[in-house]
Amino acid sequence: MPELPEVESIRLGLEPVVKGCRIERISVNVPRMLIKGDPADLTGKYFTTIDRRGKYLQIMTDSDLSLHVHLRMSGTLLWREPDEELPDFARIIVYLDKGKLVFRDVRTLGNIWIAGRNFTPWRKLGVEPFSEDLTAEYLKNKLIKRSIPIKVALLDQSVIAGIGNIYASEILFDCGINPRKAASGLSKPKLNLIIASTRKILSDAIHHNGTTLKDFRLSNGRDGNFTDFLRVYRKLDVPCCNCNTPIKRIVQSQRSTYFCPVCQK
DNA sequence: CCGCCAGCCTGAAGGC
DNA sequence: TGCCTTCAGGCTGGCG
Repeated sequence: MPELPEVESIRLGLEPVVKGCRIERISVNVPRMLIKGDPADLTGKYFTTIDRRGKYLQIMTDSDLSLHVHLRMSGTLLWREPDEELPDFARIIVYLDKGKLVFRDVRTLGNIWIAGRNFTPWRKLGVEPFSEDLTAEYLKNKLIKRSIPIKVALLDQSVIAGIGNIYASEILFDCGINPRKAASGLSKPKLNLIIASTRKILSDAIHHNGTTLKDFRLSNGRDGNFTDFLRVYRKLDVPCCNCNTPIKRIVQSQRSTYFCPVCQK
């Protein structure tokens, strides 16, 4: 579910709410979602800021320990006032002095880690989309020996961190590149187009609080609004907004890809 | 090292 | 109504 814009929208909404809250206790209702650490170690600590790296969140405390979160497919973080009831599918609840931070996750694929500030739950993440380190030169070197299509490369978190299945299709439509094009064969000008579209689509999506298809909610319970601005994702047979050609769906690496066969040659 | 694919889970939706 | 299949925003581990 949540890709970079959704995770960033959660971060922006949640940070001012949880900052300064004291952790009373943590209830882990689905034990396998906790990968590392002991929740009891966070008791008495205060939340400070929230960082994001790719699709990972790190909720910092006034100690060295942090709460690291990955929402996977159907997770979200919700805020509840002390007198408010828990939502359905509340898998992990952080009871705070001023309210509750709830990890809601229908499919229970999400994970948390309780570990030091410098702990990284990811194996390897590529550059951030908005970092100046993301250049055509960087992509060229990363993709030179890859036989995969560009759509699959955009999903590879060790290339660029944060792009998921919705935005990979939207980005390639925006820059008019066919998702089946070999990643290694793209010229630097084409790579620069991809970089520009990546930044444009992701920042627009953040501006609209992300995309809600099914499970995603902002921390205040509301839906993301970028859903209304999707141009190809889940638009099978819908006329292309540029040329009226029906949007096509193909499967790449076991995931759906949507594109316009005319605009994306 | 690279690419492929099953597996992890639950619930909604569609076909019969 | 109910049963079965398919599909879903992500990532890991094992295999060739």
